[in-house]
Amino acid sequence: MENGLQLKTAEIEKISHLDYFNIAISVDCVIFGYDQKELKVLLIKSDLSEFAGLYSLLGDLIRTQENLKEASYRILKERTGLEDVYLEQVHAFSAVDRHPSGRVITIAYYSLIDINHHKLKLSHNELHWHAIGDIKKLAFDHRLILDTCLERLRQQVLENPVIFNLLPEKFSLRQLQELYQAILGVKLDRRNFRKKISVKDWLVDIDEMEENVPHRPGKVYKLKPEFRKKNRISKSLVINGMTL
Amino acid sequence: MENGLQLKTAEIEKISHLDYFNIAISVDCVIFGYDQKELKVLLIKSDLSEFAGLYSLLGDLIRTQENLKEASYRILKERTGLEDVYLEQVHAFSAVDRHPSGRVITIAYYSLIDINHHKLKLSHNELHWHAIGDIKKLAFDHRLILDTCLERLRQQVLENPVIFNLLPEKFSLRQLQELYQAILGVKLDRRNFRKKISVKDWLVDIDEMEENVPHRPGKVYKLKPEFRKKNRISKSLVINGMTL
DNA sequence: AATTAATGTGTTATAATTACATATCTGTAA
DNA sequence: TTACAGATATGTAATTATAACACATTAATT
Repeated sequence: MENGLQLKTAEIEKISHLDYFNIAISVDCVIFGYDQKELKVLLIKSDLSEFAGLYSLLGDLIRTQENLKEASYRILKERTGLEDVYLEQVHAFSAVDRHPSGRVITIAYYSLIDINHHKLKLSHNELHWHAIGDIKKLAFDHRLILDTCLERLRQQVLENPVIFNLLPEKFSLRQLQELYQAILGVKLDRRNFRKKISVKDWLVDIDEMEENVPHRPGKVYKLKPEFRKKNRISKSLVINGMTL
Repeated sequence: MENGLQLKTAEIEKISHLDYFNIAISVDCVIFGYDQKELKVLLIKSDLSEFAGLYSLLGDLIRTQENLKEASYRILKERTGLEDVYLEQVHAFSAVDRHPSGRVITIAYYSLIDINHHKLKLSHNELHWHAIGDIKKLAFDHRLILDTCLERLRQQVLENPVIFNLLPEKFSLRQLQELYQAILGVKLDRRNFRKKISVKDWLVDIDEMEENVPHRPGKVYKLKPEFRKKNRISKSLVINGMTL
């Protein structure tokens, strides 16, 4: 919400002048995308003087008539133009001094989007994709929030077919494997990986091949519709001692 | 917090008369205990007329100078006398109409305590332990909160040695197995269970036996100190298709 | 002394995981 | 057109983990 706060200084004033209910509530969105074999996060340049030069997550204060998820969707829509994205609540961050302008408790969500499909209106904002490996310091406690969300994402992709929200509708097994590798930070054996995915029975072979790749094209697949969006799967895979 | 709210009607009034920052924040604690081979939850009789006769979780509004975990500890201490308990944040609940007296977002924590070791001051409050199987309707959205926390607890005990917070310092393998069964709602094979626990290497054999049991006494064990409180374990066990 | 009820322990069959190599196909560059 | 580079596609064997299962032993109770 931190950037939202910036834009609404009047309200912050109001908060800090109340003697009891002076805690504001925000949501912050960790928006993950995948491009160039790297997991990326959408960040905005912080406009708080305290955090000059640093990037922060997208967030805003909660409004009276909306719940947290609605607020997250609103922020995604307003700031990026995105709709219908995968969104999951992760954790509430509440350190008393986490916001320089006053007491703000924030609830973190992570979101998974297909960078290339969703056309973001990145230009007018100070929005940029950052590879997770390149991110050092962030404004507020956003580095902690990011790390927490990333940890949750890693856990999630090992249990549920949420990863497909990061890929285009049609994708090759190589793309899928590279994405798992980017998220988990490990190398996977190609034959074992394919066996596991095939056991999962998540994919339909649509009898098409990759195009415009600088090598022999592989088959492309779609996710079976019943696994679109969120889903619970009974049993997890295990790869290299990790439950996948 | 809902009962806390009750006691602070003045502040509620204040909230609802504000036009913008009129969202209150509370924590609610799902306090799990284990007794008589049953997983139990500590509940308090709701004093809201809207929920007459129903029980609710223990909660209270957040104060300006405390974070969410501190608030949870404060509530546990104030309402039950408990200190040094295992506590874990689970989820924020934010439905606009979840509280009849106004807009309140609550963050749920679950707590694990050894019922017989911690002497609760249950008497003066309307506090009672309820077996999870016996709980039907609860005040507010507390049934949803309870279910969410129980789900998280089930997930947690399959991955980390948090379950020992529910047991006395010394316990037998039978007690441990019965506790897993109570939490997970499954029957486990004794020999396989013992093998898995022994592979985990969580326990020390303190060379003592059960006493005052109406049958052949079993050995009692302690948790190795390095696994006390929270802990991450590299690999999970799997029992009956469930990762244990 | 007999009975009851729980402890303590090991093997076998099945399933899952890991490590690993070769033939094939396509695009690109000579 | 040919050779080369780089990726696809595929299966087996060794190891490890899991699930199912039975019997002798111990202590308390009658």
